[in-house]
Amino acid sequence: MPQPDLRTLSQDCESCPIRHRAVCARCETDELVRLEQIKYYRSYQAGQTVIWSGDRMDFVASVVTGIATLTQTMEDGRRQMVGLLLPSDFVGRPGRQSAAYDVTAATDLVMCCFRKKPFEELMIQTPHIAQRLLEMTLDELDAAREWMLLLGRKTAREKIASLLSIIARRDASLKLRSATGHVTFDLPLTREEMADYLGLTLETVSRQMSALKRDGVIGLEGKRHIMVPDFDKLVEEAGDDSDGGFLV
Amino acid sequence: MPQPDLRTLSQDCESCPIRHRAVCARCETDELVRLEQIKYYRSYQAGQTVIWSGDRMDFVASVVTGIATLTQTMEDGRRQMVGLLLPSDFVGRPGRQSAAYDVTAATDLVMCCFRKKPFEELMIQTPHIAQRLLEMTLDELDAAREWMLLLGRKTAREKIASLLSIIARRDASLKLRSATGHVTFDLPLTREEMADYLGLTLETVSRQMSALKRDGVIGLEGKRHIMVPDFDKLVEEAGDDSDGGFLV
DNA sequence: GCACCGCTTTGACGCAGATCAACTGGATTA
DNA sequence: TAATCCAGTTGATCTGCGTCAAAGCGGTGC
Repeated sequence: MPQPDLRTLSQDCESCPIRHRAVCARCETDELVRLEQIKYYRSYQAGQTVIWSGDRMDFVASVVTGIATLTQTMEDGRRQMVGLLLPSDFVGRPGRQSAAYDVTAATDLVMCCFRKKPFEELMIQTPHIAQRLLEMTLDELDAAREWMLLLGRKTAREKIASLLSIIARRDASLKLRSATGHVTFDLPLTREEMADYLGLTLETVSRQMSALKRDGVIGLEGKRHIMVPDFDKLVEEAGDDSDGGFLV
Repeated sequence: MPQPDLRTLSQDCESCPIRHRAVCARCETDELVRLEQIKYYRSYQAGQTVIWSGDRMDFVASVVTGIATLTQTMEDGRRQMVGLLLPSDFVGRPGRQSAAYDVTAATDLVMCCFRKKPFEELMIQTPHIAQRLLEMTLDELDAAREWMLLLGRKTAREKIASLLSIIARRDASLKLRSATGHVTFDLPLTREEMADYLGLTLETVSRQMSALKRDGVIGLEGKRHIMVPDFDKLVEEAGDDSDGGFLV
């Protein structure tokens, strides 16, 4: 299994794919220079654990490419995913010494890391970073609350449709398209990971995927490639208010 | 039903009960003066709606006394509470024009409001406010994620025990005690509100309360007054990692 | 005093999703 | 070519919680 090749990634912030969405989005050129001095890249392969809950964590980071998951585990093994980290998302909390969740690479992953201490100092000096981090944290809080509605009140079918439409939207936004009409994308998660995200078992996920396929809401090619003939239909199945998705 | 009496509340920030926990916690005296110029108090009685989701919201606010709830509602009426706002908690989002959730007074409520525009300007000038807001938002995000685990993976009994232990802890912290051994407190929520918070029906809430009472985990005096003979036992029923509650 | 109202409790029953278990199909290894 | 493995599918059965319905209980007004 190939390591994501760091050499193909520019080390230069100006040409970074997440330059305008990540925690550095609002930085001026001179501020970027200072960030550049304390940053380093790390790559992980799919399935690898980035950090365990409770472990000492002396860096914070942005996801550059790939997808990571945040999960909580109970003593008896019940697991709940509490976050899905996409390119430009931020990992870690300034002012906290140890990780609160398990962080795992769902796909091959490249992260742009900052040692925590210098990052915290820089944050005090450059309000642009703190401002952007506040904005991103508020967005995550909104997303978490939307997820609470899903976990507490939606049916298994609605949960699956919700997850698929979120992934489809994000995928479209990465490709600079809008999610309407006919849409196709690859699932970055296994059935078990989907179950962990949705508060279901993997069997129920599988059954509901089959049901959505049988009903013509989605098509499956292999296990991971999804075709959606009518995106609005999928959104309707998700049971969301029709406004949903104003958050990119 | 009496309106909370604003006249008994000092208008003076220095003697405010939430001075050292709210969004203003880190402000210096001169910064407080500026906040004081743009603040005003509003009170609501129990059951009253503070704002509806989607409504234009031209203020942000801190809860001074009482408890408010944040809820989301689906078109068909399914409801999920996504936040419980306690004294010092912050309502509203700088940079957003309309409310994302319904905000309701669960008890009589007093809020310290700031018109949004001046508050946003002040936030740019005083990093102390933005810093504190970031810290509070990160705490809320952690709480939301803990709630995701509860909603996705806990049994009805564990959900009830979790909610009771959270309320007991908070109540103890307001009274400047620690939650250990024998503990008593009042429930600020109806059975239906508890159900909305826990992703259950009110009947299930009622049944599980009765079961916990039957098993001697809690005692009930009237409908709202809870006695917990052994707090550790309650926490055990909640199914949390034993470390739980490091967040005050 | 009684009727009414909102909140709560309790019971009977049904169902969505969990659990347990067998099987499939593609990829990897020998 | 078979052996193994792992993710996924499907089936049979079980159960925790939801749904529907009735009744209790404390407070308020007449």
